[in-house]
Amino acid sequence: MKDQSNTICLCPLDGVIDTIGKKWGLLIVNEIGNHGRLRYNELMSELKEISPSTLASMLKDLEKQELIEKEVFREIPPRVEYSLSARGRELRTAIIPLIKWASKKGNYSVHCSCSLFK
Amino acid sequence: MKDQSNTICLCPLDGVIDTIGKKWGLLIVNEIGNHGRLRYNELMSELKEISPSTLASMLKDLEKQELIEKEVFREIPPRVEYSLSARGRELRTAIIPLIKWASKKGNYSVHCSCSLFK
DNA sequence: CAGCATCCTGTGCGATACTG
DNA sequence: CAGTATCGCACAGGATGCTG
Repeated sequence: MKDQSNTICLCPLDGVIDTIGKKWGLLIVNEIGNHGRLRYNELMSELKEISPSTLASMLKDLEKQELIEKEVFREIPPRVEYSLSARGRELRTAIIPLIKWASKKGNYSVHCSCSLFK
Repeated sequence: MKDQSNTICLCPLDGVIDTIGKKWGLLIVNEIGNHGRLRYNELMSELKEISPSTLASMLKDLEKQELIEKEVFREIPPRVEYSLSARGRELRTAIIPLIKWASKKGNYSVHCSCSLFK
């Protein structure tokens, strides 16, 4: 027990912060996690207000970060399904403390009915 | 045990995400937390590469979010000290899982010697 | 010392139209 | 269906100089 718990280093976040800190980063990861497996247009519907170009570039980012996995079915019409990688699933659980912390500020259970607030 | 742990809602992050998702948000909160109490120019030195205008606006943001507290000593030359609020301290612990998760990707202990990697 | 005022640049992100 | 191409805006954030 030397200096531990006094000092926290954020350098591990380098790189990932550029992805998960973006407006849609965590939203997409979480949405895929909630459904297990989602197609492009399903994401477009779930994440209302996102533009196709934004979604496409985010999906590329997340795939490069190895947070999601992309499976292409060579069919007509084409089908592409996205799912979380093991690492993506870990991320999803790693942010739960953060969400719980955030939910303590306002009373979000009022307009949010997810299981965290029961 | 109904739908819990299947669905995660990110809406609590609304608002805070705009602050902590910014490039310097968590960095500043964490730096103040590491030192307990810091002055403006001390932050300028610790956070190398940050510009005065950016730091100033971030500090205002964080103060408005009630994550940090500002204490002004009416002296000459003026002295201003920043410290974490209770909520800010909670945030700092809430992101530890996230950092641990991130540190599993690359081997950051190589160029980072903080206590998390011992 | 602790900022604020100003200018400037990069880019995240949206809107729309088009393609394999 | 699953994207790409193009345009455009808003804003984060850097650089510099000035002030109480």
